[in-house]
Amino acid sequence: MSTQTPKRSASPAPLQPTARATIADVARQAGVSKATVSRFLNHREKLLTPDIATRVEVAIAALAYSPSPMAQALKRGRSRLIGLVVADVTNPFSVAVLRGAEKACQEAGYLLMLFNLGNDSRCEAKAIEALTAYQVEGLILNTLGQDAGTAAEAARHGKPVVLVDRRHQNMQADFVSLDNAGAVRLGAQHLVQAGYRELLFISEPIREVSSRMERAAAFRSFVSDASADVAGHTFESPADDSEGLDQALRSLRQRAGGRLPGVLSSNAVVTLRVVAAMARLGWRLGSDLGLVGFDDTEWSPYVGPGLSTIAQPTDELGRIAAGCLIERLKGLNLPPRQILLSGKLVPRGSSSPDR
Amino acid sequence: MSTQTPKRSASPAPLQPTARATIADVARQAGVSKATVSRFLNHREKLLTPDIATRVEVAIAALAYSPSPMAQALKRGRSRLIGLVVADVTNPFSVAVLRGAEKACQEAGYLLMLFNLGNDSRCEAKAIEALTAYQVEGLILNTLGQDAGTAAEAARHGKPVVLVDRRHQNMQADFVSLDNAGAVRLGAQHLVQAGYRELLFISEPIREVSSRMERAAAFRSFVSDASADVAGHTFESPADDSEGLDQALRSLRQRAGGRLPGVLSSNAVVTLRVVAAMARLGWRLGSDLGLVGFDDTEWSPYVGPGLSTIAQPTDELGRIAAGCLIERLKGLNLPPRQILLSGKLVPRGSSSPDR
DNA sequence: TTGTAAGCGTTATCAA
DNA sequence: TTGATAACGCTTACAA
Repeated sequence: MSTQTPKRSASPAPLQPTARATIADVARQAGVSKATVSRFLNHREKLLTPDIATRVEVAIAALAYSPSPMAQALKRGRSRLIGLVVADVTNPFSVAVLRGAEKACQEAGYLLMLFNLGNDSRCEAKAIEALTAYQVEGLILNTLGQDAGTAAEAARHGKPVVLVDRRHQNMQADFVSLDNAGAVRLGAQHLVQAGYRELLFISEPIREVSSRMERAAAFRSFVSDASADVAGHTFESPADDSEGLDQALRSLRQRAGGRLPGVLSSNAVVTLRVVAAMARLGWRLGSDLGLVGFDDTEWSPYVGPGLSTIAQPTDELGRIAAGCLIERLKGLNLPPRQILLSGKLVPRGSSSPDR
Repeated sequence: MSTQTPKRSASPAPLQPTARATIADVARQAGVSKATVSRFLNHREKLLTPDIATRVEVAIAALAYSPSPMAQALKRGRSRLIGLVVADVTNPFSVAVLRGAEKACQEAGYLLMLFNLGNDSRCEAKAIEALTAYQVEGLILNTLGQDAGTAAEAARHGKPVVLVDRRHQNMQADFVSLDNAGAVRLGAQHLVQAGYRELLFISEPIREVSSRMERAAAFRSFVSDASADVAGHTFESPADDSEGLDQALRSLRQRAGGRLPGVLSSNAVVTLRVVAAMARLGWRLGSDLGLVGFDDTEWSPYVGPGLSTIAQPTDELGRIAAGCLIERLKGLNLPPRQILLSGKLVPRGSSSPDR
């Protein structure tokens, strides 16, 4: 009847570990050619005799057939896969982005292939490599962005890329991020208005990471624009140097003299370090030192007198990032966009001097 | 020379968006057949004339060729892909498992396809469906486990499955989890030894979730085995009912009379709820109420007087889960295993009456 | 030891 | 409108 050789018996109710039905199975069951089944699937209503259409439909239902995305990918070059590279799944920010992105992808019918760098930027190239090998149609990158060549690599493969939170030098790609400058101003302004005058911006070691650089720069420019009685410095705090942090805080308080010292911390991890230092020093948040930190977390309200934070629209960031990518996949062809979302100040006890 | 038609010109240094080199490209470049290249890749040293081998090797390097996993999957039926279904990426426990699993997979050369349920158990079947469609070789499931049929579905596809933290009824699969009974005992015992006598176990609504049931049962049996002056109840706290939680805590204290009341909370989310309630009630952790919570987090030390916790070896759990799966994929054929890891008590101020 | 050719599950281009 | 057939990039009998 057809040259296509039967491979599996078309037993109706398979009980044991059974392979998925293929398009050939469906074709046989419906008494048509594979091409017809494929047409039914892809071009639906066009070019199909009602009779044949229903026969195919029935066969598909009977065999619980669904096409193999692998085979489709091989043939069409489109895999319905999106690669997500995350600097560190442990970082709540990354997770939030992940969540938003995953949701958007799911809704658009894409599946996510995940690669976690574990903060090891040397994996960056490997990650992109592995992901593109699997024919992902595009990449969402939340990486250190240090290895300039790697993302370019992806672009060279002609795949759309969207960068989240961290820019890559010379990268032609959509970029989705918090409005760092605005957010820093929001936090610093709040500290000043609350009465803190001697400020310190504490960041993880900046190391060319774009978001860290932007925040530090914004802080400096805030200080230089502020009224004369406001002073400010910046400090980079490595993970393993609590001694250095303590020292920095002591100096801060010394510089402050009679005025109130305030800290702006660049993310939740640093915030926690500052909180730990406060405990070591025996100081109290709010009265001895004002604190506003980037990233609002579910535990922020319950640490000390409540931590004042700058909340990032993390979910939004992830969703928009995925959205940008999906638009590109649908054929949108614009020059690289830059989408900046505003942070929101959440004032709590840690920036209230009279507690 | 061969019947295989040339497709791309073998230009040495492609600059524009360029397709990956294929095995045919390599074959042509090396002047051998595709089969030879394939053999070089898969059987390495065997059956290969040194001369030819180096020619192939050079060609591969020159073209930066790496085989398409998609095509390999199609041919071999092995995709080097592992599916991970997570109940809720927002849950720190899930994230930790994710992290451990991802690492183990990476090391074993597998890539992770992620599906997040967002706590919607109705997606469970869809998730497994989508993942198996992509020929994942196995599944790691950290789901609600309510939908009995879904995992069985996977098993029917003949794919190995490992369950993390939550069992499924009637599921023949490896199971990796905290030793809930032991962990509950650890926490409850600690409360009792610290002097708390009237105990309350607070859980999210249990709803047939196996880990919640096990913890509640273990708590009850601890209480009934304990000395006569120790009493205990359990309470299920839904997300939106802070009033009910406050009431439960007031009742607890009432029951306690002159004795000290203590709470054992079933995870970090609940712990945070209890902390919030304490703030509302104006009670102090430790002195007014003892608290030990499941899940040690990076913020546990800094909430109130420090939260006493039962730390789960989350990384370990994820790694072992992935490990189990990979063993199965390598052909291990044992009856379903059950791997229980011990929790570790981390005592802090919240379970110290004299603070 | 190497090459030829078939086939994995699709889709697309032809004829019919 | 439908069907045969040739790819997609790879692996693997089977021939040579």
